[in-house]
Amino acid sequence: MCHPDPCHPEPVEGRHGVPCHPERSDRRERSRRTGSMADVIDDRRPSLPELRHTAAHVLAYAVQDLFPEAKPTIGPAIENGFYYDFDRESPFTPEDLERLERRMAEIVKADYPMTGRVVTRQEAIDAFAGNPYKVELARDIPDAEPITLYTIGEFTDLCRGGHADSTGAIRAFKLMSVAGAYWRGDEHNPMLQRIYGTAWHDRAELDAHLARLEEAQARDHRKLGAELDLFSIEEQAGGGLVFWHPKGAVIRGIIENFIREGLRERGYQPVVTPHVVSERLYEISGHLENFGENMFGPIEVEGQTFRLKPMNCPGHILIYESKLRSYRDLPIRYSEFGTVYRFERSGVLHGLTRVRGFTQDDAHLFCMPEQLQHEFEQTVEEARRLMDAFGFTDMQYVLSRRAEKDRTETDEIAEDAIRKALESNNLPYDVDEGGGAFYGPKLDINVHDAIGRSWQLGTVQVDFVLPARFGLKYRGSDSQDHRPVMIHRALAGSLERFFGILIEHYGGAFPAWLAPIQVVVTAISQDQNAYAREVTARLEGAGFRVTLDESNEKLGYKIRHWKTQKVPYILVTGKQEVVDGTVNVNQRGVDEKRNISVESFVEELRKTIEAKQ
RNA sequence: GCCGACGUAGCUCAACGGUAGAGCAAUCGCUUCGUAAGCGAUAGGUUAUCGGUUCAAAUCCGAUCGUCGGCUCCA
Repeated sequence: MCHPDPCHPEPVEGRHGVPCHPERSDRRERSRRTGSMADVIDDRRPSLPELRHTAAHVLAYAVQDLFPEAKPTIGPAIENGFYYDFDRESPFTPEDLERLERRMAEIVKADYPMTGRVVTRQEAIDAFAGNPYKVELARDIPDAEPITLYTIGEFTDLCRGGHADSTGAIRAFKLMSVAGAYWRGDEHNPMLQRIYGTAWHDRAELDAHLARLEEAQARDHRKLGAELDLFSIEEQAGGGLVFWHPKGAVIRGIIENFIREGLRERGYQPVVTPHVVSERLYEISGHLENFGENMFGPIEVEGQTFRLKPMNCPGHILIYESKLRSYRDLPIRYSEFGTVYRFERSGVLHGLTRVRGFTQDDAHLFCMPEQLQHEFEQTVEEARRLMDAFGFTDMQYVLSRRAEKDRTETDEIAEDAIRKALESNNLPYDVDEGGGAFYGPKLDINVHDAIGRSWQLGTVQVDFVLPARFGLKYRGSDSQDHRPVMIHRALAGSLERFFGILIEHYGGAFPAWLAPIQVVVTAISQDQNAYAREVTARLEGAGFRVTLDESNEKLGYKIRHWKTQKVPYILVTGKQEVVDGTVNVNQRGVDEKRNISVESFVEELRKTIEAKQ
């Protein structure tokens, strides 16, 4: 892939703002005005965004009381909660949060009604004379929009609206954390002190939310990565650089083989390109200009300047243009597990999902425009095969179109191809207007994991720009030169990121076909060790990943140890099993134990693995 | 990069100006055990690094490195 977003997408869940709905706000006001029956029904409990937005006001009220010097700025509802940014010399401490929480509880208990009124721009500016942020906001409100002030108790805020009727509606809330945040998200602006909170209709919802956070924490791939000895990031080596330990590398190998198999079946040709190439290549491709700040710095050797490869496409293009291509050769599909290095600011590095070096399951297709649809269909099909195998059954497609003003004739061709590819496979999709890359439309593939979080994995992008920059061509049936279209595609995205998501999806309990250790064999006492060794040898002979535990521990200890390692099968061999020539199967997630012959077990596990379970 | 919190044994944590300690893991014994922690012993640390304050620093101060939570939500 050639552009930054496909490889490091943010989880779709997370920090998305929830817009306020002015039309649904101020029910009490309307109710008072009209006094009709309908308003009794309308007097339902507030929506979560309304509730949370109100909680943000309550927080600001509490801050005004306890820290009068702090200037409130903005405080919207967000997914799962709300935040409010304040301008204040010193940051809020955890103790401050506790005090604020207590004050907020009083404000909630007092059940202040939320009252709003429309004011003129000048009135608003005067009302917040000491607060340049609010003044700036008041100045920026478009003329067409009403300017409104909302009051609870002794606290009035400039606000568009969209609240609960009164503060008493907030039945369950909690302040979560403090963070620095730039005014309007721009690092050139002053840094504000942000307080994050969460708010819910009742205690049970809040508790459920906190439980979800705990569940997510228990699945955190950074924690599991260490506990299960899958990978590490080494301080001595530098941030954002991943060391795959043997157990992680087993899983990576399985992922790679799976992808490789699909690529081979669909006519991709594997290629391999260098990690360090002349900077000149990235001048031609435009990466230096457009992507330079995400590239590692120049490397000088014998007067020549080299760069670490941030993307694989220029390399694949060089292979394409290494000889004359005929229309009969197209489409040409080059694939590579291409390792790329990108500079990410230290503060944004995160486990396996945001790194500085990673390997993409990358491929570039060179084709004629009329071949686009077919190639898209193939790609989407392959993506489904991949997601399915790795347990992501809930997929979502997003077609990102270029903004209307930038759209060109070729974009229409490409979009049309993407739509037809999806529609002919009966795949529903969302459209993101204006979300396309600057060089063309793209299709993003998202999945939901086991606890409902959404992640963007694959992307397929159409590119008319790079072929032009490199002057790519093929000889058509008319003996004239024509320009091919390129498709960039990565389905898993980056293997590091994919692995991280996979760890969280399975909570580290990988199905047998992926598990680094599929079977542990252990005897009850040392007397049966010889038999356990024999069983181990037979399982290894069958091609399974087996570990023999001959340690001098009680069975309960060994079971506990391997259970915490989330091994799918523990085979216990005691006196009885030696006599019968069987093994006792302790299967992860299955309460009953069974005694079966070694042959039966081999057969069973073989089938399980073949079924990719 | 910026704001904040935090870096003590492999891991989880204690000691919060006065001799660095526990549990787990590891190693070695004893135990030979039937499905999530047997018993004992041993070893393990320039308290992230560098500098400062002090009679004395893991502890206070500063810098550096690293980790973690945030930093496109717009009244």
